[in-house]
Amino acid sequence: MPTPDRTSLPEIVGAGRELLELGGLDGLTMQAVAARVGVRAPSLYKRVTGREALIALVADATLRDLAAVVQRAADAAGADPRDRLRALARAVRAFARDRPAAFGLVFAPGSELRLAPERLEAAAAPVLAATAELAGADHALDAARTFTAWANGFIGMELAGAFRLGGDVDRAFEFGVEALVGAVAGSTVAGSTVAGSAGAGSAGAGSAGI
Amino acid sequence: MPTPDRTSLPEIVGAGRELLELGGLDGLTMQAVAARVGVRAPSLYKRVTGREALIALVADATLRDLAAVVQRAADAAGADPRDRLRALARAVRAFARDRPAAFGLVFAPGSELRLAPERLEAAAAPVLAATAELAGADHALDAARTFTAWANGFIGMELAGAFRLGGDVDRAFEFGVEALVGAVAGSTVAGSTVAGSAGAGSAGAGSAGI
DNA sequence: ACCTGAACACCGTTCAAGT
DNA sequence: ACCTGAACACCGTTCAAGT
Repeated sequence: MPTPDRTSLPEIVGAGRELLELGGLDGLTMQAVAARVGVRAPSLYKRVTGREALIALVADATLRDLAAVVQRAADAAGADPRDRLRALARAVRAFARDRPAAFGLVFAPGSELRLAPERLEAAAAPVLAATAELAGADHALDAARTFTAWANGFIGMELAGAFRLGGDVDRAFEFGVEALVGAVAGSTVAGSTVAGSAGAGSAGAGSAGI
Repeated sequence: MPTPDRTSLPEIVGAGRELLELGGLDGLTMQAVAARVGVRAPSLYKRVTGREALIALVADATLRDLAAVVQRAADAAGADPRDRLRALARAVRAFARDRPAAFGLVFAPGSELRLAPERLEAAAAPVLAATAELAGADHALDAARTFTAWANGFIGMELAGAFRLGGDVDRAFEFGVEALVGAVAGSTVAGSTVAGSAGAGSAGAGSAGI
């Protein structure tokens, strides 16, 4: 009769997520994960290819949560696409504040993570739906990229403590929300008339995207 | 008669910058730096406190270069603040493409870097000057933060290969530039009338900021 | 004064040996 | 089948010893 397994993949990923928030990526060591799940480091390799794969699983779980949060926020915001965009931006910001290290991992500029395309699409879908309504199908993708770039950029800078010139950061965020909502709604955009071609995609590695 | 020094701090920082672009932060090891400057790893500690300090020096040098690039782009763009913003965004994007790893380091969401305030101000000054003209003193800081967040976010996502839904990324960039220039110019911003107070600043650690 | 080899405390990862 | 200790190849960093 075989003894019951002493740990599991979900437990390992969970330990990784906790350690990530506690001590950053440096704190996410195989030994620390192993200790947290009550096992020795070599045993982890029964369920995970290695540290990089574990980090990818942590990122995937984070992105899955983010997609759910974002979907819920959009649903709760009602029919007005402007309100949905505002709600999306605020929901992502709250998510990032709640799990800063995980957010930083998923949206890190240099990471070589291969996030699952279906997760990316799930996270991006609500923004795209809103911008399609506001900017029209031709500009939906450009508008979604503009809005997402601003939101991710703002939140990333805020997490990094990059707003150091004083002023009210909450006010700057709301200013940005309104500026982007207005801009994406097209009233000030000197829109080109190029059709929004959805090509093959460059399929590069990278962080959460659209 | 003492023998001449076999290396120097600038040489070490230069080696660090090269290694960063060649192999990312993981490739920036003390041993690799030492080998590149023709010395053994322990000797580096004569000129640098440790690896983290070296990384901070690399980031500082990068930010210094970026500030110079940005200043030059603004100067060359002429008197129209809209043109200056367009030129700034494109200059930062070109800089990031030229040195992606260094850009990622300086603008990483989670980094614990303590960039020098004077470098940050130098890098931010041209944007602030342009937004002050476009949005007025009351909204200059909010507008600069909005524009910078979008630019950093877009470039970071592009570097990470995060635009995977097809379409033309260059077109998305230009769409974003025009959207932000228009938004920052205030035509669509439902501006609050709160005065732009430049308070003490939260003085947190973090990446390049404004 | 600068440089070095040796050493220490960590990593990630592999693997033969245990149960 | 899962787990482990021991080992290996790396790290960053310290320090006594060399010149």
